[in-house]
Amino acid sequence: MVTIYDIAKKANVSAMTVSRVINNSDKISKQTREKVEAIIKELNYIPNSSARSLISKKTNILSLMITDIANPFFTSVARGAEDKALQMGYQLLLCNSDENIEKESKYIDMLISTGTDGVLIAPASDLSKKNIHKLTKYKIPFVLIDRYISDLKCDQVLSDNETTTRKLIEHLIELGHKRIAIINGPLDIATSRERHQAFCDTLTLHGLEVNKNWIHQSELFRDSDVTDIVSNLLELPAEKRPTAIFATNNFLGLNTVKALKKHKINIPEDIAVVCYDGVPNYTENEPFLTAAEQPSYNFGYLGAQMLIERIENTCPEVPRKIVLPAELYIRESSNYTIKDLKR
Amino acid sequence: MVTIYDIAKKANVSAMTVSRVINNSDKISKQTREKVEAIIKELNYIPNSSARSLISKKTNILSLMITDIANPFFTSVARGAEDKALQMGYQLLLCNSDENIEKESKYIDMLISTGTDGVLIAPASDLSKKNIHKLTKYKIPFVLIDRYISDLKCDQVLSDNETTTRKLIEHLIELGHKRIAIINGPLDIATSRERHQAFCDTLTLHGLEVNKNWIHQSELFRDSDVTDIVSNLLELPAEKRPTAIFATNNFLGLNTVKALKKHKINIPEDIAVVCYDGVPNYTENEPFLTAAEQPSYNFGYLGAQMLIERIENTCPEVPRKIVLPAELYIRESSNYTIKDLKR
DNA sequence: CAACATAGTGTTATCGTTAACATTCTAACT
DNA sequence: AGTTAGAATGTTAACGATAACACTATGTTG
Repeated sequence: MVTIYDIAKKANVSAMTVSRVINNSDKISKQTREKVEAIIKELNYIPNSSARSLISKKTNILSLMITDIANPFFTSVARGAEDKALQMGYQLLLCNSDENIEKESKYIDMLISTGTDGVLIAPASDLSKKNIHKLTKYKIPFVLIDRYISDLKCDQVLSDNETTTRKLIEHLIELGHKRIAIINGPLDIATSRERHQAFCDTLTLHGLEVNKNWIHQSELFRDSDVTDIVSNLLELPAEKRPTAIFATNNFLGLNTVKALKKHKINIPEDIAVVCYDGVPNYTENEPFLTAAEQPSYNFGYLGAQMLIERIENTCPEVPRKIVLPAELYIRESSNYTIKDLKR
Repeated sequence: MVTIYDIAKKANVSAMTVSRVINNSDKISKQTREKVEAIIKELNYIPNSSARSLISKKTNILSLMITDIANPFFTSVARGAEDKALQMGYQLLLCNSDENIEKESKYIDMLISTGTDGVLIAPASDLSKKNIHKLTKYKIPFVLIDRYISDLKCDQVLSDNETTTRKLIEHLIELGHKRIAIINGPLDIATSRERHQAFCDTLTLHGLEVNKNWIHQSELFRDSDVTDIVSNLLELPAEKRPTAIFATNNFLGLNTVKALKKHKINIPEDIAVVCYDGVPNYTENEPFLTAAEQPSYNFGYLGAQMLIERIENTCPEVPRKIVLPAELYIRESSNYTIKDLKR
C-alpha cells in the first residue's frame, strides 16, 4: 500500500506537505504542489479512509435502513438516496430490517461501530424508537423516511397520508360506494395509523358507516394474511359486504387483487380496489390498479440531501419536515360507478 | 466516544486486557473477563471500526457494483448479497454504475479508499477490465456476477446463456416459427455476445435462416431505442417480417411488448415474444410474457458466499465458476402455434 | 529447592493521517 | 540594518485498537 510517506520520500518533502496537497490546503507553493501531485499520480496513491476517519470522525458513509429493498417503493428510495450520496461524495450502505426490531437493532450497532456519518431510516415500527435513541446517543444524525415516530425531533420526509387517503376514499365515494373496507398494515407503524385515521374521518365526514367488520390489519406490510382477510370480507352477508376495498400499500393491494381473483370476484364490478403506493409498470398490459403513487425516488433523494446538510451543518438547527404529495391514478380496478353495477 | 481506555481505567486493568476481552482471547481469567464485560455493557462501549481497520486492514464491508438497483434482476441480487453478508458479519455498500465505465471507475477508487474487503461486480462492459485491474492491484478480492470478462481469472456466478437461449428459441421453433428476430443489448457485454451466439447457433442447427435484418442491438440494456428497432422490424415486407422476437433481457422484453402494442400488433397471434429474465409478478393479471427466469437472489447470495470465502481464505486458490440455470415459463406471449395463425 | 513452564497481565510501538505548534525563509517596512 | 509579517514547510503527538514482546506470579518437575 502506498502511503503519504512514500510520496513524501520520493518528493523530498515531509508527509505533512503531502497531506496538505491532498487536502487542497492553500499554503503550498505551486511548484511543490505540482511535484507532489505528479508523484501521487505516478504511484497511484489512494488515501486510506480508515486512518482519515480515525482522526476526523468522518467516514463519508451514509446508511439506508429500510424494511426490504425488494419492495419497489424502497428500491426507488434507494436509487434516489444513492444518487444524492454519490453526488455529494458519500457512499451508501444498505440495510434491510425486514420490519424486525431485533434485526434493526443489530444493524444499528454495526453502523455505530463502522462509524456511519448518518442514517436514512424507515423504522420497522414504533418500537424502533429505542434503536433510534442509540443513534442520538452516539450523535449520529438521522432522517426519518416514510414512517414517523412520535415525539422524535428530527428531520423527516413523509407522505401526505391524510390528504392522499382522503382523495382515494372520496374517489370511491363519488363512484357511489357506501360500504368501504380497509386492509391495512400493523397499527404500530405510524403510516398505518394515519391512513386508518384518515380513512375513518373521511367516511364519517361523508356520513358513511364505519363498520369494524370492514377494518382489517395485516400482520406485516406484506402478503402475510391478506388471503384470510379477504375471505373474511367475502363471508359477510351480501348487504353487509363492502363494495370497495382500500389497500394501504402496494403489496397489500396486489395481494388483495390476487385473493379476490381466486374467489372469482370481478374487479371492479363486484368489488372495486384502490391502493396506496404504485407498483412499477412492469406489466405489459395497461396498468390496472387505481393507485396513489408516491414520488419514492424523492424520498431517498431529498432524505439524503437533508441528512448530508445535517451532517455538514449547512442547515438551520430546527428539525425540518418534508411532506410529499402522492398522485392519484384512476384505473380499471375502480373505474365503474356504482349505478353500473349489476347487483 | 467510549474507548477501551475508558473501560480499562474503570476496570483497573490495561487497555490490552480490554482488547483481549473484546476479541475473546482465551488467556483471560474468568474474573477479569466478567468485570470488564460488565463495564463494557455499562458504558455501552462499541469498538471503533476505523481504528481496527487501520491495523487489521479489514473493514467488514463488501461492495456490490451493479448497473442499476432499479432493475428487478439486480434488486433481487442485492437482497441475496445482503442476506449472506449480514449472516457472515459483513455490511454491504451499494454502487450503481449505470453501465457507465467512468462512473464505475470513480466508484472503484472510492471503494479502494474506503478499504472494502471485497467487491461483487456486474461489470458495465468489457471495458471494465481496466477498472477491475485496479482491484487486483490493491489485492481486493472480487467476484464477477452475471457478466464475465474474458481472460480474467476469478470467481464467477454466471447464467447459463447458451442452454437458456437455446431453450427459448427451440420453444419458438417447436411452435412453427421460422423467422425469428433478436433484440439484444450492446455486444461489448459478454452476456449479450453469448446470447447472440447461442441464438445464431440454434437457428443454424435447425436449418433456419439467420437474417441480419432480424438481428438488433440496443445501445443499452434498457429502453433506449427499442421502439426504433421494433419499427424497423415492422417495416420489413410481410414475407420477410419475423413472426417471433427474442428479447435478451427484462427491460428489452417489456419495451418490445410496449412497442408492438403501440403498433397494434397482436401478441402472440401476429408476433410472438419471448424474453430472457423474468419480471416480478407485480401484475395483478396473469403473467403474460414467456420468460426464462433466472435465480437472481442466488446470484447475490452465492456470489457473496464465494467472495467471503475468498476474503477469509477458506477456499481453494483456483478460481471457481458457478453457472446457474434459468427456468422456462411459457406464457401467453408465445402460446400460439404457427398453424393457428390467421395469416 | 533450583529451574522452568505457563497463565494472566502490562508496555511499547505501530497502523496512516492530520491538528497544532514550531521553524525557516523571504520580503517589506521603519 | 534591524524588525517584523507572513508564506512555506517541518516536527510531534494524537486518533483507537492491537501485535509483539515483557513481565509477574503461580505451580510443576527432576
